[in-house]
Amino acid sequence: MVDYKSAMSAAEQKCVQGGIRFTKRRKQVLSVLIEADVALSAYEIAERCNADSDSNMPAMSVYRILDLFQEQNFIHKLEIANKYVCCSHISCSHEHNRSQFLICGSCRHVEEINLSEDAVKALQTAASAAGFSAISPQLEIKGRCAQCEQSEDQAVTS
Amino acid sequence: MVDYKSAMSAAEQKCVQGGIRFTKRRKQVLSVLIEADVALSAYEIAERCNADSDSNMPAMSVYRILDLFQEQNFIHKLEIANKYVCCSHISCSHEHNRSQFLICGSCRHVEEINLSEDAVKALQTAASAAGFSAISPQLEIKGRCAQCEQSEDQAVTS
DNA sequence: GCTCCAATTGATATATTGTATCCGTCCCTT
DNA sequence: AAGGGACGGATACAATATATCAATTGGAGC
Repeated sequence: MVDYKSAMSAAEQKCVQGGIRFTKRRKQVLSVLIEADVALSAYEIAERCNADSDSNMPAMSVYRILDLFQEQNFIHKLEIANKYVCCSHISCSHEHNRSQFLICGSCRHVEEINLSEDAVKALQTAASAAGFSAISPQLEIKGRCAQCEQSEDQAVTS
Repeated sequence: MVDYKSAMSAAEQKCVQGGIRFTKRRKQVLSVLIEADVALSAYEIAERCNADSDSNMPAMSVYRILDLFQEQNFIHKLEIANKYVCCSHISCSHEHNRSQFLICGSCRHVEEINLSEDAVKALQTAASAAGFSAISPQLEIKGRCAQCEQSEDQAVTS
């Protein structure tokens, strides 16, 4: 979970520093992503923006803003799920160039984790051996969260 | 690369064993995937089927057949790219329950690799620590292939 | 304060990927 | 040869994403 106030102010500050405006639209989108506890699709973000008020956020705007936020490292796109999450380090002042996600294949719950250096090195070594010079700083791993595992156990044994 | 003849005959055999027909449509789709050296989208598969002859392969059929092929472990869906590739072990008689892919973010070239047991264990350990009981047997890693790295170097230095 | 310019947003159209459904046909089994 | 299930045809539509051009807004400099 990301602290709302510190995340919003950090984002605002980074926008100012980058010569980018932190507009009403952009605040709306970031708010929704911070307050959501799960990854959201672009259209879900638009819906939530529009549920809150009489605003009319078109999906097109959401996509534009998401692109911007990705460039600014405010959010991550989970390509396996076609969904977007707030970066858990958005409030940090230092740079984060690596991020890894666990995505539950059942409930789509997302956990941002930190792999050990050794694990990342092992992946990089395997990639090099296959002729890939570099792996993406963002890694997505599909799995099954404990809660879904439990419900499935119950379903099977019932 | 997968050998065409052995892959097709292996697929046919496995279909027969599973009580499934290896129909003309299914042969077409598998042929296209074997002969392609890259991962293809469902619509690209349909196009290629239709380019070859006067056949009319609807996308709907492609999706149905791709679903079946995934169940039979003939192919893999790359969720990062929304594309499909022939399993490099389709002709093997033994079981393969793990597969890992390197996907070039630029040219979409795909390599199916084998991570070391240790690397997989490290990922599983990290996942367990984050409350995920299991990770998917299929892992997708985005990166940059040597060729694209080279072209980019040239572009930068020119 | 006013003007101009660039950034931002609005509006609309369209591409791409994927699913749902219902019906007809074909093939195997009996 | 008849019955039934597997398979494919056809159509509609949902979900995700991009392209494009016009309108607006919000500052920087005057």
